[in-house]
Amino acid sequence: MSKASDIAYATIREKIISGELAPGDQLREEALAEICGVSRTPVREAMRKLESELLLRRTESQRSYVADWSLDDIEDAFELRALLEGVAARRAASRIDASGIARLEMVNASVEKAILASPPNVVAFLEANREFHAEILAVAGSRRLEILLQSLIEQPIIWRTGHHYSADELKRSHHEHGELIKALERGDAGWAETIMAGHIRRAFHVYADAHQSMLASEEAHERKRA
Amino acid sequence: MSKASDIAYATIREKIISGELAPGDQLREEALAEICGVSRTPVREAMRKLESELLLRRTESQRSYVADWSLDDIEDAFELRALLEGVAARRAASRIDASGIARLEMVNASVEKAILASPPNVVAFLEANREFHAEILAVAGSRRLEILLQSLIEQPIIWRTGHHYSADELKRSHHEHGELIKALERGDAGWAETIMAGHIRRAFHVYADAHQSMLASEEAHERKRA
DNA sequence: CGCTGCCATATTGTATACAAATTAAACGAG
DNA sequence: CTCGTTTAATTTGTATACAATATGGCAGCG
Repeated sequence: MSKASDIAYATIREKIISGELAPGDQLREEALAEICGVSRTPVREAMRKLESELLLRRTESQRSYVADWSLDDIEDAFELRALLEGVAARRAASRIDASGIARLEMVNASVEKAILASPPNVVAFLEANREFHAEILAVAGSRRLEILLQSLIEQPIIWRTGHHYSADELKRSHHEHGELIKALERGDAGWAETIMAGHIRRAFHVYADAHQSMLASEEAHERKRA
Repeated sequence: MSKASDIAYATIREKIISGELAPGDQLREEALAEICGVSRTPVREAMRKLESELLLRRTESQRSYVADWSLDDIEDAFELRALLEGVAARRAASRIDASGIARLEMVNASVEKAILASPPNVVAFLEANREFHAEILAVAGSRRLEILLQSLIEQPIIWRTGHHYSADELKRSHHEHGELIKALERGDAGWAETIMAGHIRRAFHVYADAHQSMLASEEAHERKRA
């Protein structure tokens, strides 16, 4: 992971997610190369990957810009994610063994720990949450499913707004994880799929609410300036 | 499309699909560059793309080999494709307009034409079939869905065995397309989704049967040699 | 004025040279 | 003869130079 192209990928991605590179900004290979401290070659490679994840878009003349996602785009991504993670959960139900259950319970304990801290450790929560979903995906045992989901999970804007989670919402997530473990333990594929899909959909609505209030506050800001 | 990296991509892909590059074969950048008549740079780019489509795999030491798909892998791909193309059909049902319907009917007429030729023009059928599915995907209007499906459709091994379709199976495909158009015309999303998912699943079983008999004949061959 | 075509500049695409890493081979000790 | 170590080879990764292409401005003309 210390290879130049990985550095480039991580660096650019980070700057997009953090907002340092704002939606619509043009990304020039040479400038990014300078920023990342590597040459254009690995930067190009990283950009191709980011493009495939829709974090940046290229015009017909091959120039690249930071993607600006509409709420519709984001809903789209969440819907597909709900669908595919649901499939992952379904598959996991018939494949998981005792050690898998144990790992999930351990990870979910980390989730709880992050929540119960005061103030709640949102960063740790997000990380443990990611791990939980990754574990289920691994148990599902479909390389292809993993690849498809890779471009859907860990979305930029979602992470930026991760801190909008309320204490109740965090607790609810933890609880749903627990339900999911129960479903998997019993090998109830349908139940597992339902819970997972709902879990993701709920996450979307939490995001959408935060998004709306963000837009509202932005608008207020505009009005103030006018 | 005359860019070197596109040439490299098309050339390598073609050789994998045709079987000229057999599963397990190592792919060295320099050798491929020679074959494609371009330098290593665009070849590398093409290889990254092919890797993301699982047409080739890379070892932990970054060496690349032509992927060898098991029947399970293929079933996996078909299942995901059925799921996602089902979603595409569902979305299309509420978005399609008269001109979209007209286009689909035109394309499906091409499908019929290819089938009714004697002998049936399987290549033309596959092309028209591809176009039919692409049109629905376009109408579905989800860039993300398009990207996800891109890596699932037009799979190598499927195309190689495309000629195993019987006349009846070709007719059945055409008929299902017709049903799908009806469902879309009425805006019945559930029906459209069901038909599409079944359509893809049926295609898998056609493939699986061909695959089995292929294995059987290979085995017979082995026995003969022994 | 506004449009069109050309030129200067900026940006991406490709080739190649060199560096790093991995594999395969040669060699020697036990 | 086998195992382990070192060395040479092959192969991939990165940097850079150069080529091709697109953009933006400017001049000349309507």
